[in-house]
Amino acid sequence: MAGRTAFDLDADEVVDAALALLEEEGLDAVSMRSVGARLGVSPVPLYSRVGNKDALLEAMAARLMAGMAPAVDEGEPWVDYAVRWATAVRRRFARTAELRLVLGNSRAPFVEATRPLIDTLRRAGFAADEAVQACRLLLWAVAGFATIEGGTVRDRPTRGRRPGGDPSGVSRTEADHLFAVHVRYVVEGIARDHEATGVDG
Amino acid sequence: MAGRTAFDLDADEVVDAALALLEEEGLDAVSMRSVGARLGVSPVPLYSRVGNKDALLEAMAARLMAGMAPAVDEGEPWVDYAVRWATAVRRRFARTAELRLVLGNSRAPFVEATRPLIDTLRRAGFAADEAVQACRLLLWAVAGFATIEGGTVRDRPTRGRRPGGDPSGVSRTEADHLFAVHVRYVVEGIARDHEATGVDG
DNA sequence: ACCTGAACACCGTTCAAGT
DNA sequence: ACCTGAACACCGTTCAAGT
Repeated sequence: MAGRTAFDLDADEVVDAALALLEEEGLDAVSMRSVGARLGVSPVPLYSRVGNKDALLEAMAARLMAGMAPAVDEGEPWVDYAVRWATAVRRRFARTAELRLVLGNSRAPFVEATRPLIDTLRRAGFAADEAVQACRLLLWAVAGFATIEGGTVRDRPTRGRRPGGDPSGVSRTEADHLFAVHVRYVVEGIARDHEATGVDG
Repeated sequence: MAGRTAFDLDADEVVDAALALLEEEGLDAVSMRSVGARLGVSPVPLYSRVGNKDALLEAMAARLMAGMAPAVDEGEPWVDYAVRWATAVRRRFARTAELRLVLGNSRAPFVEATRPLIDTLRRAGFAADEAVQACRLLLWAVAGFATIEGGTVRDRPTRGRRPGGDPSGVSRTEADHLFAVHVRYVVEGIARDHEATGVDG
């Protein structure tokens, strides 16, 4: 088991190492060299496993976002599930403060997370395109919020930014409140538009 | 006038050069070396003018966002102004596709843009904290939207991303529609909450 | 075949040396 | 005083050389 070399090594292990580095030392510490070093390998073999650095970042994002959507309760009203879904997505973002940087690369992981919400809306009587639009709205709202939030509540020093010096920064509880209101507005809007169109059935 | 050296050179000129580089070649082309070179100067003098690269990015963001808020019409209902304001903020973002990266650094420019909206809400009878919350909601909603939008509608190749290959990507007109609905939901939500509290007067 | 070390063309930042 | 060139400690990526 100590006989591990670069010859066995798959993409998952590379992503594991990169995520460990992200968690322990932040995104700046994730480089092809540092990931290789953590695996006891030169940077070169990583290219055959994950492509290049952009692709590695995408794979990290995909792993962090996998299974993001909460399970659907059977008789749960769609409004409740939508709020739970939005909250879960936001929380997954919050877990990794610097994810907003990872995020720049692909939104594919979000699409996967979207399916259970779409299904729930369809079961609630939304037309296909109506459900897609509602889901997109909520996804963009939450992802956007989380992205901004990630920038506002920064915990890594970045040299010379004194805490509380940014007047647009909000506290954790203010952000929580802002998020709750925001999601409520969007969900209520979706509900009202839905009622206005689907009076039959 | 050809006798320009590094000895006269102020922060504004540095920011000018950096923005020109941003517009012409993208954010990756903006480095302390490249900005210096465009000014015919070594990278060293830039440090006494703008601090460091983070500070330069902040200054660029501030310049791009300056005067972002549209002028207030006298008798205009606050709802109309709020929508105009949101639209203007979004447009300012869209102008610089990679601004979302510049954005990571400071939200101070947004705070400045916020004032006319706050004033309009106050004149419409919003309490101080109510106006601040409404404004924050709209700001976060729009900034978040624009950030995601900037990542989705990418025009720079980034090696190996085929156009239309990202299923979460939406077309320009879809994004426009999404934005309009999103802003409407938030503004309507603000209006309803306001009516619910401020029945007197 | 698939690794490693060295190399290329870059970074941000600092420092000794010049004028 | 304030510049420049060189340096330091990094990048992502590629390539010749080794096994």
